Amino acid sequence: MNEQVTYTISELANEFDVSTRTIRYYEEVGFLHPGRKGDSNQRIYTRKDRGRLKLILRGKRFGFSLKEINEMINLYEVDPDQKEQLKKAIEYGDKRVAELDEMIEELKLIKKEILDFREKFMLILEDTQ
Amino acid sequence: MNEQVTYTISELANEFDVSTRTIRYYEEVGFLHPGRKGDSNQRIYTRKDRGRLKLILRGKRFGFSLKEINEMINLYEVDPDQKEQLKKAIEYGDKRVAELDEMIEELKLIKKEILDFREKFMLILEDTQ
DNA sequence: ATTGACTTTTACGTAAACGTAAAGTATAGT
DNA sequence: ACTATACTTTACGTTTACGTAAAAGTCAAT
Repeated sequence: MNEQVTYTISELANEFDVSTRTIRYYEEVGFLHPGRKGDSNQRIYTRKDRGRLKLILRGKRFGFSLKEINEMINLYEVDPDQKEQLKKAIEYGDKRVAELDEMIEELKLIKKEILDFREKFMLILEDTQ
Repeated sequence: MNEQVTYTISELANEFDVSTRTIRYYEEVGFLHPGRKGDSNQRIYTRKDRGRLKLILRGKRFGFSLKEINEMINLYEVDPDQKEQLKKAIEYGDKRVAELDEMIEELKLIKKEILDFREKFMLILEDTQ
C-alpha cells in the first residue's frame, strides 16, 4: 500500500534542470521540508515534495513572486474540514483564474504580433527575390 | 503632421506605476534612449519611447529577463533592407512563438487545476450544509 | 584501503534590478 | 526674490536568488 517513492536531491535537480543549491535554497526559505535518512542525514524527497518543487518552479517560470507562489501552494493544501479556509481558497483561486485569463489573452496578443511581423518579413523577402 | 506627443519621466512613471529610477535604469542598461530638452537637459520621451517601455514592462510581467526582453524588442526594430537580419528575426520569432504556445498551454493547465479544486471545495461546502 | 561519486554544513561572493540619499539645476507660481 | 516642485547626476546600499568553494561524512566499487 505504501509505495514509498523517494528521490535524492540530485535526482530532482537533474529532473528539473536546477542546481542542488537551488533546491536547498527553497528549503532554506521554508518552501520545502524534506525528511532525512537516519544515519547519513541525507535529504529524502517524497512525491509530495517533488510536486511542491514542481509548483515552485512552475510559478517561477511565470514571474510570480515567492509570496504569490507560496499562496498558490497553500491553495493546494487546504484542510477540507475548515470551511472558512475553503471559502478563502475559492476566493483566492477565483482571483487567480481571472489573472490567468488575462495572462493568456496577453500572451496570445504577443504571439499574434510576432506572427504579423513574420508575415511582413516574409513578404519583403519574397518581393526582393 | 508632426504630432509631437511627448512625456516627462514622471508622467510615464505614474502611468505605468514604476519609479523614475526604474525608467532611468532601463536607459542605463541601454533599453531606452530618450531625447533631451536642450537647456534643462530633461529627458523627453516620444510615443515610441513610451511603447518601448510598455513592451519592457509587459515582458517583465511574464518573468522574462531584461536580456530576453531586449531581444524581443529588437525583433520589432529590424531594418527591412537587411535580408539576413530579417531571416534571423523570423527564426527568433518562431522560437518565441513556440515558447508562447507552451506557456499558454501551461497557463491553461494551471487554470484547469484551480477550477478543479474549486469544484471539489464547493462540493464539500454544499455537503456540510 | 583508496578512489570516486555522492552527500552534508558553513559561509562568503555575485549579478540583476532597482532603492535611496546627496547635491545641484531649472522652471513656474506667489 | 523666494519657495515649491520636478528634474538632473553620482554613487553607495539592498534584496533576491542563487553560485561557489571549503571541509568533512557516507557509500559502493575496484
